[in-house]
Amino acid sequence: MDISIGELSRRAGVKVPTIRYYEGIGLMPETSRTEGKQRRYDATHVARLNFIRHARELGFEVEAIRELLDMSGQPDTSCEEADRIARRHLDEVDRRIAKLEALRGELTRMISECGHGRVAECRVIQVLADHDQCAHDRH
Amino acid sequence: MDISIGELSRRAGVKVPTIRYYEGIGLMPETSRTEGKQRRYDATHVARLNFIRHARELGFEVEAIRELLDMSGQPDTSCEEADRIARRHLDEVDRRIAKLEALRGELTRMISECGHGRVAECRVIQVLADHDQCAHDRH
DNA sequence: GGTCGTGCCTCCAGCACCTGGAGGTTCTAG
DNA sequence: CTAGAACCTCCAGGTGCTGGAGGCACGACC
Repeated sequence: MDISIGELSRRAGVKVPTIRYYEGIGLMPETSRTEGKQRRYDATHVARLNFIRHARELGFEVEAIRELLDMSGQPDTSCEEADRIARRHLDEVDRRIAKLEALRGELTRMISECGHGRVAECRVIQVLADHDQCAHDRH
Repeated sequence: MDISIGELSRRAGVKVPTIRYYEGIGLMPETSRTEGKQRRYDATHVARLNFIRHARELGFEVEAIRELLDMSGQPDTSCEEADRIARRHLDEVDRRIAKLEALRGELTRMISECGHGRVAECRVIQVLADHDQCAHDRH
């Protein structure tokens, strides 16, 4: 195969500047070029970029993806590390969900208590303004 | 009152460089200075910064906070706009939660199916590598 | 083989929201 | 008066891209 960066972009669903950015940070390898300096890719690059895209969609950080890619290149080693990375990330996702649920609760309450009158009585504004105690208590 | 930036930082729970940053982007006003050019604040600044911090904790974007601050300065106008901003943000939070829940499902499945053997059979790596079809189907 | 249009190249600036360091000045307690 | 903490400005960096400017390459068609 002999794929241009635009074609790779289409096949993997990743924008062209993003591919170049991934090359810059070492997630994608520097690849062979045409005489006119244009990048040429093959099927292995499509697979790698798909791997990266999917990991990003799952919210893995670039550092974690780097490690996962290294691992997938060593199929005979233990996958303990991959498991650890995934669990760590799951914990992080759980934390984010918990935090957002709490926000959602507060926002919902704020909105439902808003009497739709003047700003002076607006619950939304009040909650934001009056949080001195709460915030200090929790720290 | 006659508060230094460090004292303001402690009272509002916002780091000193962040306060200066907020001044730079216009969330906090430029304030009076001592002869030696050091910033001096009063109770209204503490309240304003608390408002900002709490709004940030609730995930409001800086632009939204700017609007909310403007509103809280006009207590006799309708709070319709505040309500709208809060609802818009709630929708956004709902979207983020939904997305994270989906991720959580996929991550949990991935981890539970991992046989803890070699990378070659690792479900975590496989899921990331084999998503060509899925991804293309959805587009 | 010339030309046209699209796609590619590099470089750099910007987004959101801070964070921290360097190098220098000011405040304040003892 | 002096020591040291806290302040000042300016600027670079971090995360993960994104897009524009200005210029060259590719390939299809005539």
